[in-house]
Amino acid sequence: MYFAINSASEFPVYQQIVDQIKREIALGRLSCTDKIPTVRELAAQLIINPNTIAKAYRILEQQGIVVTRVGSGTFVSEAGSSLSQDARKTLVCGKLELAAVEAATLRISKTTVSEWFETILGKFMFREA
Amino acid sequence: MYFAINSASEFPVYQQIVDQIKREIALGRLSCTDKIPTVRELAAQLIINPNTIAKAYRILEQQGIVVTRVGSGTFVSEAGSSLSQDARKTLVCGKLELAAVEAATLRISKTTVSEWFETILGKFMFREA
Amino acid sequence: MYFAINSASEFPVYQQIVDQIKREIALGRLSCTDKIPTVRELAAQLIINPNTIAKAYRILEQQGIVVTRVGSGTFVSEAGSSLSQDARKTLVCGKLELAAVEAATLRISKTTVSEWFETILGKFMFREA
Amino acid sequence: MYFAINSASEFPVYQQIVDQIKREIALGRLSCTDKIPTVRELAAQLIINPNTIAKAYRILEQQGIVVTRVGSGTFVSEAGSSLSQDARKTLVCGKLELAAVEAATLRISKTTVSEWFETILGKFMFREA
DNA sequence: GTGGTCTAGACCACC
DNA sequence: GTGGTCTAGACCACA
Repeated sequence: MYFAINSASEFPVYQQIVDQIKREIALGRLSCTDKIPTVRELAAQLIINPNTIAKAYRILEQQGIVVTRVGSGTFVSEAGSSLSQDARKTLVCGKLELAAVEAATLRISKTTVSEWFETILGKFMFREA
Repeated sequence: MYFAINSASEFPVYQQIVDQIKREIALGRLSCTDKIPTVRELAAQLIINPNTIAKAYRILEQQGIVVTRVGSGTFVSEAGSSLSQDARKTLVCGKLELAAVEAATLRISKTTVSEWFETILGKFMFREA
Repeated sequence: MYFAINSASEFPVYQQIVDQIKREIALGRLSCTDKIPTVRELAAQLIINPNTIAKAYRILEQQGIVVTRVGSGTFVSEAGSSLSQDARKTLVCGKLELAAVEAATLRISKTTVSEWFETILGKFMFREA
Repeated sequence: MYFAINSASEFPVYQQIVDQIKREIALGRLSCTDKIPTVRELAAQLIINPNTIAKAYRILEQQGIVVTRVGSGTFVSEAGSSLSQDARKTLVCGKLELAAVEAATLRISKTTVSEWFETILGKFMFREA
């Protein structure tokens, strides 16, 4: 796994790690029960404070995306999210709305945005719960 | 116009104001050359420091979304963004990807996300540059 | 780096800071990835409120001239502007026109202005995008 | 004379009027001893508060660019600026520097800026003092 | 220790 | 009356 951390980004480093691990999973490059790097390994690789990595893993664990087994490491969780269908829709639609508003504000045509989104969806693996 | 500010949100107050004004415009509830509330009006209504409102308006102005005329107020701009086509695509696709990853992580089917997005797009007014 | 702030100037303090940092970069005295003084350092040195320095840095960041990394400081950016070619030409030609009108008004000969400008251009480092 | 006032500009209205009258003179569209519109006329034409026009004329008079003869109106002055050669150079070179720094910052090549400036200079009438 | 957010309040420029 | 500038100071997020 190669992560690209942009310390100049508007997003904090721990958030970028969370997003990129989620992305690896969505892309199918990380599967259920796969082991993800230890905090120390990733910290060494990215030349980042281990506390920052630990914070990212803690968030992923709270969201049910990974599980940590003391003594053996951190693994991609098999279980789906524990959130209700409504809560999920709110989360996803909130982000979709922000993207749509951004596109409308930048005067991009509806068909163009729609095409861009289909292309992006094609890159990820979607499996129903 | 009624804005809902959530001071416990993960997003700062000024960002919420920026997003909600962009949304009003994208929804067509605010049109070109319409006047938006004065800094002091909105500050009084939301019980927020005027500087915070002013910061939101400044950001909107820098993005070319509103224009301010000292002495008369702040108005929705007619002009489009001055960003290059590439910069726009990067901005929008970044947000679309985050939404797509979120959906995949939450195990929502591709067709469902796609439908949600089409519904959302239908709510907004898109006009090409 | 020594900045000269003139609080009696027609230009606001934060603008003077923005202009002087741009100038340092254009002169080649600040290079890509160089660290510029921290907000608190510069505030202490110039005896100015830190918020005023922060405002200047925020503007520089919005123009893509510096990047800030919370926790480590503010650095000169490597990336170029994201403005369209037209927007750039409008910005620069607007300033050139004002200078030309000023020269004509003050009855300075065209060749003199031209020579002055060439001398000034010689002081700065120009690198195409 | 037709002035284009942009009330959304970063420059105040009175400044725009000052600049545009200087520009008309530099373009040769207003000559020495020509009468410029009365405050009331211009205020009516631009739909602007007469005080704003009066402020612009006051500034032009202070700079020796127009003279007001009570009872007959305001006229383009024949006399040149009363400023010393050094003061003039400082004024003009300050503006040229700002334009050069802007160009360098926007990564425009030196030859391009130089060409733009020559084109602009060609539009104006320069007469030595 | 870095910058970011928000508040409170004074003063100013513009119209 | 409009927004803009600047100050002073508290508190927070990030690394």
